[in-house]
Amino acid sequence: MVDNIIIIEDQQLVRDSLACLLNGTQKFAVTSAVGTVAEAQALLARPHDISLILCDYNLKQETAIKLLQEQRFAKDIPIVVLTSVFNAVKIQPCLSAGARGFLFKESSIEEFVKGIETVLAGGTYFSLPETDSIHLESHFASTDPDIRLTNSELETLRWVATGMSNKQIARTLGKSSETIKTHITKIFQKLKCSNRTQAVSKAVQLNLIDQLD
Amino acid sequence: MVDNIIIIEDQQLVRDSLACLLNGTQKFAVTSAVGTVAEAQALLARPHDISLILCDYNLKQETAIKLLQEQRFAKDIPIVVLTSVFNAVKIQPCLSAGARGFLFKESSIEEFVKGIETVLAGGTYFSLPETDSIHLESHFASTDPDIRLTNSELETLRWVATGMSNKQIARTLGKSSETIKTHITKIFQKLKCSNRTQAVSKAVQLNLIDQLD
DNA sequence: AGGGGCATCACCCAAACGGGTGATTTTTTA
DNA sequence: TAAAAAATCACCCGTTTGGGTGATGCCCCT
Repeated sequence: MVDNIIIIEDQQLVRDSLACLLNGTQKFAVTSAVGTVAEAQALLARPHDISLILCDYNLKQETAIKLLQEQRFAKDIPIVVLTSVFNAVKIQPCLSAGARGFLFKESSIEEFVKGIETVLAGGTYFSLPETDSIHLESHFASTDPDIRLTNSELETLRWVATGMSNKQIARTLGKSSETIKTHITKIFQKLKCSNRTQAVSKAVQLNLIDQLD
Repeated sequence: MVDNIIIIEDQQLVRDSLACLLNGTQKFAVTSAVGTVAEAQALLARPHDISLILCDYNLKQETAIKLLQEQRFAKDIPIVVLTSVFNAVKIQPCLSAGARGFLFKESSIEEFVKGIETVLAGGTYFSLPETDSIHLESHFASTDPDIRLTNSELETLRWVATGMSNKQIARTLGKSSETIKTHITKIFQKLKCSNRTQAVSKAVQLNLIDQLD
């Protein structure tokens, strides 16, 4: 009997491809592949025999952290987070939230399978690029655990990312430009930076705002 | 006899998964899956019977456009470009460079297979999200065909993206901050924008600078 | 030889930005 | 319900930006 896995990944093609790959190994069975955390939770709410959840870090409007936080208090199905690029800023919150594994899309099939097998066997698996592993501790040290922007701040930040001036943002949101300034000042403090370019850059990294498109 | 396809995609896991998926259809055979344009060209340089090239738009240090430009003057193997998100700014140059198809990672397997089959049959296939297809022409209209930044401009832009001020950039590059200003003004003109946040955003979209990490 | 693009720097000036301090009201949370 | 956090706006002030104009030297290409 093979273990059942579900995949959460927003890009359909990648999602189905990964399912194909995993099913092809004969070691696991991907029973479902969905695009959002909500869909996954709907599946988990019903009776099932899922042994592991493979979740992409960057989902459309959310991150794997959402799943981790909500799942932590439910059944203890191990969650493995999949991400495109190595980024300590992203990893740290996943660790705190209880991720059992961390895998990269850059990795080989062998490592991928090995990671999943290890977690299924009750262990943890964090694949790390060799080049960075040495400096990992310092990476984590410089990482702030949880950056919580309020709704207003997030809304403001999204407009800042479009390149609008405070005055323009104020007009579109129907608020005083002094209010916008206050929000931005707060954002700088939380993101530990001192100008809008840095703020947008950090926000993209942290997945606080959508892609720049 | 099925058609041979090669895949160019920088993320190994995605690359191999796609190969698995395509091979599973029984309609095509993925003979090779590589991570860089150079590797692909090495393959094409030797005798082969490749009928189609599937190339991810965003490669590590390059884009599919590089392949298109160099391949245009070689054998006429059709090239299908694969991209994560719909972005007219990215599509247009691919079209000019002779891409025979455009597919999205958001699409379904059915559309994916259909696209490849169409191109193999000698046609062209450009999958477009319905929502945007209406406004597509205006999208293209607002797109400038080739943005050529000089080395100094590109160098400056990369530093601007880090959030440094003109004075700081000037110091690190050993130049007057007036020179930096001149470069930035030129960048704004070429990128059709009027502040550094927009410039960085556009540059990331156009793949003029690396990811913000 | 001359024109064009590139890189470099300078000056002016208005607008925008970022930091500091402080205040009021509403909402959330303990 | 009382305290804390969030949202709103205001004023001051020095720094930075972005636009305009102009100048010099360099190198490439015709």
